[in-house]
Amino acid sequence: MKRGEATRRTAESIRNMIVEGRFADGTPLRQSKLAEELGVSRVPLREAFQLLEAEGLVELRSNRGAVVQLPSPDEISQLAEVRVKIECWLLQLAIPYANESDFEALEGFQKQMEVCTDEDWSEHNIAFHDALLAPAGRPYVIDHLHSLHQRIFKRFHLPIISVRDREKMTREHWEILDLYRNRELDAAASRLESHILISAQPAIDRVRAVYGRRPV
Amino acid sequence: MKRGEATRRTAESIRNMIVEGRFADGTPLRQSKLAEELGVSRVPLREAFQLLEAEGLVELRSNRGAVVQLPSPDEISQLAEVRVKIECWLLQLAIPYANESDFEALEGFQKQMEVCTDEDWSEHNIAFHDALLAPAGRPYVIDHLHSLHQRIFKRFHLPIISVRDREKMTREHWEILDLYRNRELDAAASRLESHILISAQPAIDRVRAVYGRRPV
DNA sequence: AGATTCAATTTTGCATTCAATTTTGCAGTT
DNA sequence: AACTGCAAAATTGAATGCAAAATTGAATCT
Repeated sequence: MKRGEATRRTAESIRNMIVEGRFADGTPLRQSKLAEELGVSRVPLREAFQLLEAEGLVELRSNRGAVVQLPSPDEISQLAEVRVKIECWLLQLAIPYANESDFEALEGFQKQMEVCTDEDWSEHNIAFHDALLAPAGRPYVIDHLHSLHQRIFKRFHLPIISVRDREKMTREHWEILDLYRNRELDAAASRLESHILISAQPAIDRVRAVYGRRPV
Repeated sequence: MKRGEATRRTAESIRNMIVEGRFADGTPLRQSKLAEELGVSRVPLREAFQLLEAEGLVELRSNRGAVVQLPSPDEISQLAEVRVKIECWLLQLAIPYANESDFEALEGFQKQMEVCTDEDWSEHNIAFHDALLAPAGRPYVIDHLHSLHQRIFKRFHLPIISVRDREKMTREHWEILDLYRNRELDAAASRLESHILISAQPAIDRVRAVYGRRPV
């Protein structure tokens, strides 16, 4: 799971630089210069490039190094649509199989989420969504959703989610859970759809803010 | 797009070893040994590991190297289901926007596919599917489908697709194209669904053949 | 002036070397 | 015999060096 320490730190630094809009789209990232600037050698730097490529933040070309690939607002919103389609499908599959202990587990996640720190909020949120979909019996689809979620959110560590937004999300979770308990397939799916689209909006706004802007 | 030559070759070699069932699930891949065996140094080997990790064939752990992670039949079939959901959704979005020139382009791809070599068949196949979905105006969703397709198929380079299968696929494409032209949304989607599920079957069979088998 | 060729410079990719971390094997003890 | 502690071996992670490829720029030609 964990990576080489230098590689990890380096990837994070470059990720931050990119999502802060420090580079224009297509800027080549020179190895020696960046390595010196970040105080590491070129080997972990190149490995960091590969991580960032998997995240879609840079593109690697043979003998030509890494160039910045800024995410676009359209990309984020289209991926959010994909997430909607998959999660709503799984939700409708899951509801008929959900039993009382599933409901209790979901309530437990909700209560934890209401008292956790901002740091942990995101992963508790994911745990709730996972638990909603788990009865569908499609663990690999849930794994796939995780990678989709990362692609939507993790590229720009959204600063700190506002208390207002947290409360709103939590309220929506409770609403979805109610419909889920009553096995109202369509209503639950529809509620989940708008929940996902709304939650993606901050990421879209953030990308729009840096996309196409001149680098500092 | 392209990678360092040694890195690329090394990744391909290891990928082949894994998909041929040479290692049991969880086998650690030792750097020095493999590097010597493949005639490269450890730097491109480690970079190859990262590529394979992105493909889901190995898992990397800090200071503990790479361990083999065999795909399971369930994973392949569940990812194929995801592909069905996304493609059918896009298809229904696309049909209302498709025009005469889209139809002609699709016919062109079909005719090319009937005469191309086995080597090129897969990418022509992808081009046809892309063209079906393109009018939906969701390029990033199509990109996402590409990565899904790779995860389903590219991990085991299926040896050579049989002439029988090729003909079957081509026939199904023509059928889908007919319904597409007549703008029969549900029928086209339903035909596409079974087409995708059927086409994933060889990959599933292949994985089932090596999964859980003792390494040679 | 604009395009083209070719050498100088820059930059990447890989091998080698060095350092840090983990695992292994063996005493010694209970 | 099983468990703990510690040192040696094995293994990974990172830095440096060097050859190959690409980029740059100046000189030449049209």
